[in-house]
Amino acid sequence: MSKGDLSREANGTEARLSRASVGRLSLYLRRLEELLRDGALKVSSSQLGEALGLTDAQVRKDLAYLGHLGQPGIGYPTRELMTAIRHTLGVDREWKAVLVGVGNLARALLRYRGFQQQGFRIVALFDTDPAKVGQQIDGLTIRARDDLPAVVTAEGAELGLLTVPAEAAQSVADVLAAAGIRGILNFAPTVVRVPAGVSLVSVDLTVQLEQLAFLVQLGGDS
Amino acid sequence: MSKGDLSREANGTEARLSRASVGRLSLYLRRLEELLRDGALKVSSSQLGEALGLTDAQVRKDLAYLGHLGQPGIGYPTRELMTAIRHTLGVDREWKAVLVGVGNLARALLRYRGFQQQGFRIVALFDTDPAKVGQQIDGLTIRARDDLPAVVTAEGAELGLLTVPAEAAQSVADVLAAAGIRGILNFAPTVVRVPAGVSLVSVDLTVQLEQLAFLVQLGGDS
DNA sequence: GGATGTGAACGACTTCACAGCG
DNA sequence: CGCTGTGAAGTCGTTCACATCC
Repeated sequence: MSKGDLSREANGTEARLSRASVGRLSLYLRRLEELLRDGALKVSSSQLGEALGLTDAQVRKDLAYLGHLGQPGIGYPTRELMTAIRHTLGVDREWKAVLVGVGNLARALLRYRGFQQQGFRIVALFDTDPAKVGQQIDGLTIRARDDLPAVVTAEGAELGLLTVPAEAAQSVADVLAAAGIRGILNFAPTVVRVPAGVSLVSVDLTVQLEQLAFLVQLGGDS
Repeated sequence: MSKGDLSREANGTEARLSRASVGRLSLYLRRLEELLRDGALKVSSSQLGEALGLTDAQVRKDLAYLGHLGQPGIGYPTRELMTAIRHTLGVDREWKAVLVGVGNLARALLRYRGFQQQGFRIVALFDTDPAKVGQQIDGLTIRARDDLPAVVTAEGAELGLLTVPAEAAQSVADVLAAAGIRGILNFAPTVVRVPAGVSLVSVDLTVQLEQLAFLVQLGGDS
């Protein structure tokens, strides 16, 4: 399997989703929720693309991956499309996550409603600071990091949210991987490596802010 | 100028930096800081790429944009390379930013040391909640959103950090743009549009988390 | 007519491979 | 000899354009 593409099945039908396409599926899903709220039972590729700044062709290419849901001359059935996207993204079920490193960012993630709404549930908090261990936040007790493997197993958590300082990120990632975690969302401003079989998505605020500085300096339109 | 590339100058020498390249420059810079701390006065493209999971060719292509800094047979001079990257990214000066929407995420950003270190300084806070207006955080008073245009002008702020709920994001972005802000870092989980002349970078946590769910569901290596 | 699905053209980004310089 | 800089090749993603179907 080559680097940037993600094949769907082992069978013959070649079907791929680039990282960028997956990101757009999330955006489509969100937009569809709005459109459905407005009573739109059918939706066209141009309607969907419009608000997101995408061409209709782009939208159709992305949605083609889901199968033949579109009806020529009509558009896509809103509900079915949402179901298909949810299934493809894997958000038609609950995901349990543990959160390591309880600072302000962690609190922000804990209180962020969007996560629960999409089926993500934080089931445990960890920190190394003895002053924090034992404290309660939103009904969860902060635990010592040594308890991590046992808790991950007991709770059946599959995802890890990494909000520790950069220096600690790699070692915590290693612990999470060893504990059987299958995906890590890393917020530490450092490159983290994970073993095969574990997925990684990084949100690097420093990089994003520098990106913005560059664009502004360029005098950019976007 | 086509969509995904950003030309350096109007003159003949074709020189471009994709968004991805700019992101990698940030990573190089960070890695170089480490290497310099370890006493490395020269650095090779393979050394730099190794820790970041990039090929040496990729690194050289990115660095070629900065000019001919590399010395065949030797590598790149660490300090000069850092200076050049900082200059290109626009982080060799101070950027003043205002922060709109004072929740937990805002607090996390305020306390994040990496920002100050890279020359980003938050000079004002805004919120609509009357209970919050007037409060002090880290020496800054939370102001009413109506004061935004005047404060942006008075302080000479160029960047806006947008940590408001999704429903409010677009209208606040409009206000920021009208106030003369030149770049917006948006954290609200919604697509925001900005006028030409204003740059936008978005950090959409929902999208990132769904990306992770997708990758894990795929049973992915990365 | 209106909108989809998709090969083909196009464009952007990455990797290869090697000439050339220190 | 090692490492850079860079054309050329290769790969990936987006846009175009149109046959197809409701």
